[in-house]
Amino acid sequence: MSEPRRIDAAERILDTAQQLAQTCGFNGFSYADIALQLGVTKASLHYHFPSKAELGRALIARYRERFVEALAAIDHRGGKATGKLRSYVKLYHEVMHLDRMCLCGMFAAEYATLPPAMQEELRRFFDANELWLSGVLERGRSAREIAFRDPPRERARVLVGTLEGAMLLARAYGDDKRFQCVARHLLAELTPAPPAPPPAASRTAPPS
Amino acid sequence: MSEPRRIDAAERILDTAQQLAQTCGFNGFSYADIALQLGVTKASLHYHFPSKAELGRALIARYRERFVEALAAIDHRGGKATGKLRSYVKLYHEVMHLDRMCLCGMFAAEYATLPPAMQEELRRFFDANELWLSGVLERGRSAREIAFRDPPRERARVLVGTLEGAMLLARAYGDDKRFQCVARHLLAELTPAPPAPPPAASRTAPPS
DNA sequence: GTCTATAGGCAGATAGAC
DNA sequence: GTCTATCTGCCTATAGAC
Repeated sequence: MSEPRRIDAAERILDTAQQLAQTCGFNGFSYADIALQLGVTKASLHYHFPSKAELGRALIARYRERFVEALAAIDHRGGKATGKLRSYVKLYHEVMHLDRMCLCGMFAAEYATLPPAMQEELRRFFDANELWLSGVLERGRSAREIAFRDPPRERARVLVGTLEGAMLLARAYGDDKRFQCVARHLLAELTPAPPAPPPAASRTAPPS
Repeated sequence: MSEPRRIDAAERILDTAQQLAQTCGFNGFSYADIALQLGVTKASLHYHFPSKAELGRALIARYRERFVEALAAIDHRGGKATGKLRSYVKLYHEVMHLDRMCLCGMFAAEYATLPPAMQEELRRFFDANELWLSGVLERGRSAREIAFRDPPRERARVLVGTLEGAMLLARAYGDDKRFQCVARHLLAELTPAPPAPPPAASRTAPPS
């Protein structure tokens, strides 16, 4: 009762700004756009977020926090590395299914024009992603659930980069399949032989 | 002599606009930025490109034409599919090495805010890329120079998406290695066993 | 073709009433 | 906290002299 988790004004502003940013980019929307969509004035937005730079920083911070929470939830559910990676890909797919780009992928494109505070926050997002993925990959390989040769950190970067790129193009073509096709390929790559057990691993056989 | 291929004003404008667009995005630069860099006035830019939409369209068109020419040059040099793919990746790497994003990858992020003429031109760029890659992949597989299971068209999309995404992140981190690491992985994937000739193609053997 | 000058609009941001 | 009113500056674009 005392904290009814009511959606306060700042949250509603962030919601609208995020949707606009994911669609149009940080340089592609204005306070006027948010105000119009919320039915308030530009001045009231400045009360909550004095500058657009501060609004942008808050956008990334919240996005990252929510993402990290989602990753913790995946861990909490347990299961194999393959399942976790599938869940990870699903996070991206859900975003894209709303005809949006990943907020941070979008901002990465505009990186050079962003205020320094936003640039730092942005890197924190990708760092968190890589860290989580590295862990899943490494433990999954140890448990023989997945297979790959390169260092987990590098492979994590391949995954993030590939998913962001796939979203970028899928959205431009308005075609979910372009994303799914890449995502499927990415997961299949890590599980060399799902039905038939041993393909033909002669000298690359892992130590028993 | 009659056509000394002098760099006319329109070309110089496009050069500057392209560099700005690849760094800041279409919504991230203005006529004033171009004018300042070239030492001319904004008004003179409008003589060559009446509207920014027309400038943007011309930017993509020229970028695509040059890219297609580069692909034709790769074909003309001949060689194996692996070499052609390496050359293709090199085209991306050269762009990134100038601390720029691929013009069309950048515009893909801003897709929703672009004038229709630019959206169409943009898709033509990616279509041309996919078409060329599909051909190289298909012929390379027939010649046993590379190996992959999915349809060539799909694999072409994986390549384009992955390279664009890798550029996006590498540029945000100002780190070439992030791109190279993904690129290396992408090529290695297509050549499963470089030293040992036949991996173990039993039932997936192509007709002789 | 390039210039000066300027139009008309929208951007982010602030002051002060309620 | 939200409003009206306003400021300043930059944006794309145009008119017309040279």
